[in-house]
Amino acid sequence: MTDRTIRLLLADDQALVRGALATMLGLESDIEVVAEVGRGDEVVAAALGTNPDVALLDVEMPGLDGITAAADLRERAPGIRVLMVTTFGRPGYLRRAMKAGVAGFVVKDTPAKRLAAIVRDIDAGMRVIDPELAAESLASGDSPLTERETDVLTSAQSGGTNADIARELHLSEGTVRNYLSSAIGKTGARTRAEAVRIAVENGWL
Amino acid sequence: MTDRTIRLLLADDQALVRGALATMLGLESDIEVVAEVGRGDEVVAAALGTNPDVALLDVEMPGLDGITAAADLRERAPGIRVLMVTTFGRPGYLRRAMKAGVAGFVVKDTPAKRLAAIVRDIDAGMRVIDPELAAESLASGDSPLTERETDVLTSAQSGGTNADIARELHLSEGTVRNYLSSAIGKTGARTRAEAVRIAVENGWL
DNA sequence: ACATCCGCGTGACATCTGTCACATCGGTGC
DNA sequence: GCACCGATGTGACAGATGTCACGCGGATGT
Repeated sequence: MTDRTIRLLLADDQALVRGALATMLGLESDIEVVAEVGRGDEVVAAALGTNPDVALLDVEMPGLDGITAAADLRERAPGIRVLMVTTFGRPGYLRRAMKAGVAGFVVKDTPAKRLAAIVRDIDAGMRVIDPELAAESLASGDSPLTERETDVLTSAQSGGTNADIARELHLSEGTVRNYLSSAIGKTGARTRAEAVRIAVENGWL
Repeated sequence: MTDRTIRLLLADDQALVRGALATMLGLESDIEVVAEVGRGDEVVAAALGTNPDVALLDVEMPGLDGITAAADLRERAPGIRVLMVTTFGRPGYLRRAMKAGVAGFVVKDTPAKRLAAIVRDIDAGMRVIDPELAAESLASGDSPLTERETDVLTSAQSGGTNADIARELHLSEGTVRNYLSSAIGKTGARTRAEAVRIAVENGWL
């Protein structure tokens, strides 16, 4: 602990943000950015190749979302401690990230000055969870939707008709109507579009 | 141009990103970050108070969007050159930003290393436009929607019924149906939800 | 064993949505 | 002045959507 360097892996799809974070954290004498990736599906390979202590992962990434990447990391390289960073403070994200075994979860509203300290805390074995989001997550509870309801809502996001959704999921149109109806009921919405919005805002999709 | 310092104003709602950008750009010997704000409606006041040469504005901000802030800036402090930076490369954003008189427009996928050079170019009087986005913008053309159609689609985003939209905009339900129908036609969509998605993706809302 | 839940389906019904034709009124362009 | 367009409205109609009741089979829990 005295003067070991923390090896850090950075994953964020926005090159500008990734580079700026790398530069900023690289200024800290006890942090070394050993890998930078822009896609979720590059995280595991980069981690295995560079052996970081901490992985800072964005949730929204092409290829593979950060939460799934975190779960993969836990399996393939369990020693690496994961800090999730996200633009959107959605309760469901936090919940799923915790299930994936992450050590920390903060939103991008966090003051930049504090990030290095958080990385150190994570490295030291602490858990760092955004308190506001934690409260929201407790309040909103887990997703009430079944797997199929989730599938149907996800497919409904693009704005297609029941027939489109049925085709995409290989279901009958009536079944799609039933799942949508129950999803609308569970979300307290009045239309499918509202149900989709609510589910997205809660991070259930 | 020999060794003048470029005074820079930074506006981005995500504190982490804003701080990281400030740190990174502040490392450049010829750039000085003189103001940092997290809301669009704080841009003009900060600019008037700190007299920057270049303003780096995010499009998505609470209070006031970056494009409108840029237009305000043009009016109140026409000497300041504006560089828009955005997460979402939407053709309509670029188009509207150009109308607002910005000097540059880049997406957050831009390599971080290049940002300082872009800021210098902007300060030197050049225009810097993301070429890919420029092509898309030319291809997709201006919004085909009338003002009212835009209003109705915007209101439809939240997933309410025709009655909800009618109430919100003080229109009859039939009129809402007519506008939606024509918006659906113009966007080439088959449902209102699809029309909303297409309009959002093009930056028409 | 029995209840419960989920996945999947059908059929019926009321309501909502999307389209079309048509009408009025106020601008704008030529 | 006249044509055109956008904002607004009405009425009618076909098709989509949302709800409900009900069915079946499989998994899970007590």
